[in-house]
Amino acid sequence: MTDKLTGAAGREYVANTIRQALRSGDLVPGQRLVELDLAESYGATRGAVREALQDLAAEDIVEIVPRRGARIRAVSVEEAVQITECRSALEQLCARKAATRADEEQRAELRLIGVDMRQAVADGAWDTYSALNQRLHELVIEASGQEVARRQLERLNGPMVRFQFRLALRPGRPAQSLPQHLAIIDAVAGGDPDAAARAAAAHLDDVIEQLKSSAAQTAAP
Amino acid sequence: MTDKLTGAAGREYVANTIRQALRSGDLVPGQRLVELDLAESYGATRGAVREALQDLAAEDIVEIVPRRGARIRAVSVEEAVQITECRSALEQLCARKAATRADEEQRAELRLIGVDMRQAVADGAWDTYSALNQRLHELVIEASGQEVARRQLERLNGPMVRFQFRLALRPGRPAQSLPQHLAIIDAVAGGDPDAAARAAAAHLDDVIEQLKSSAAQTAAP
DNA sequence: ATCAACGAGATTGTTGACAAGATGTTCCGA
DNA sequence: TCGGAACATCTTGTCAACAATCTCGTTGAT
Repeated sequence: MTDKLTGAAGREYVANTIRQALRSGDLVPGQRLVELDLAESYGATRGAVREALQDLAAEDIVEIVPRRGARIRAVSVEEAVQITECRSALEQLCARKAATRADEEQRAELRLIGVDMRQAVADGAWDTYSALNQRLHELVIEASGQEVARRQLERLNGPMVRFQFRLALRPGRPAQSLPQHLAIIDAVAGGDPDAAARAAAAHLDDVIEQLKSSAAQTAAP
Repeated sequence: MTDKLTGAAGREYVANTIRQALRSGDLVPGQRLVELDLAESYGATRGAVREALQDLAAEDIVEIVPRRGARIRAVSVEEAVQITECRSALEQLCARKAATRADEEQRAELRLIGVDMRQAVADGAWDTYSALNQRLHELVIEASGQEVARRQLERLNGPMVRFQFRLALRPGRPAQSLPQHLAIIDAVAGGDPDAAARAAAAHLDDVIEQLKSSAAQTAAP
């Protein structure tokens, strides 16, 4: 039997495990997170769990109400729209800077992602497409050199996993987003800052539309 | 003698007091924050202080290195520029939305702030001008209804207080920023979203210029 | 004079037990 | 049957002491 995880190590481990569980759907919004339960199932001390929950609360992933414990925070559609608007503002900034600052290696990887994305959509390889999508956004942010924006965007994504999940499942979604992603790639790799910002904005405006229509769909009886 | 502040109450009190001390210059970047010292001088328990420091670390105001304690984080000019770029992106979003969503009361207060600002600059009332400036930014964000952006902007401002301080002191600064502020007011109150975003961007681009030139000034021998 | 090893004191990290609040259950009276 | 008072249980919050680690000044050898 291994020792209990404690302090910094356990804190990070517990937080990561909960984030993971949220992505995989093992934890659903509203679910209670009892300190002792988590401590036992993850083999950590209660102290480590408490600290991990504080971290997750700072990321707006869980909600802690005094004397009543922590639960996974539910994100309303309205809030998801606002989060995506902020993402749009920050990703426009990153795309614009990336267009001028990216080095040749980064531009080459961007173009390669474009090629692979076309292929993935043609093949119906949704998992591959999703991974490429994520790498594309990462790479644009990385190439921009905007560390502050990178941290902000990471934070914004935390509570959104559930929505991204629902959206990616919609039929025909990859075919719709592919040209938008290609436009971002062309503009950034081609070194056109204004076009890059416009392409990023167009893409995220479309995500917002999807979110809103998913709200209407959910509300229907 | 009152009881020691404990838990949630003490935590918030200590965090606020440190934020305040930073604004007023009582704490300088790099300064160590020893838990027991803070506990005694603020009349709180060490536990409350620890939690407050965690909160401040989540806001990037202090830096905690394991086993070595917390210190006020220093913000480089480069990072200040990046922070301001993010502020620019988010405030453009808010200004744009505020231009269409502000109600009549809010537009009236905006116009009033414009009048008062002119007067403050004419009178050389720098404190008044600074307060109006802060209220202007608050009001635009409030009128936008963008709660997520509001929280992000709050976070971004935390580590910046020192720089704002240095900037506001530069001679002729209010006269320079006044027309920019008036342009924001006109566009938002007048209901022109694109002009509002442009005005906000122009204002923050100018702040970035000031930051960069202040770097050059500091570097000079 | 420089440097490494050492140790005392200072400071943070961790633990386990207890206090206190919230939640759920039972049981009594109307 | 319903309402609610009293009780039992679950869960989080707090504390004080202890353990682990770091800092810094001292000493002694080269």
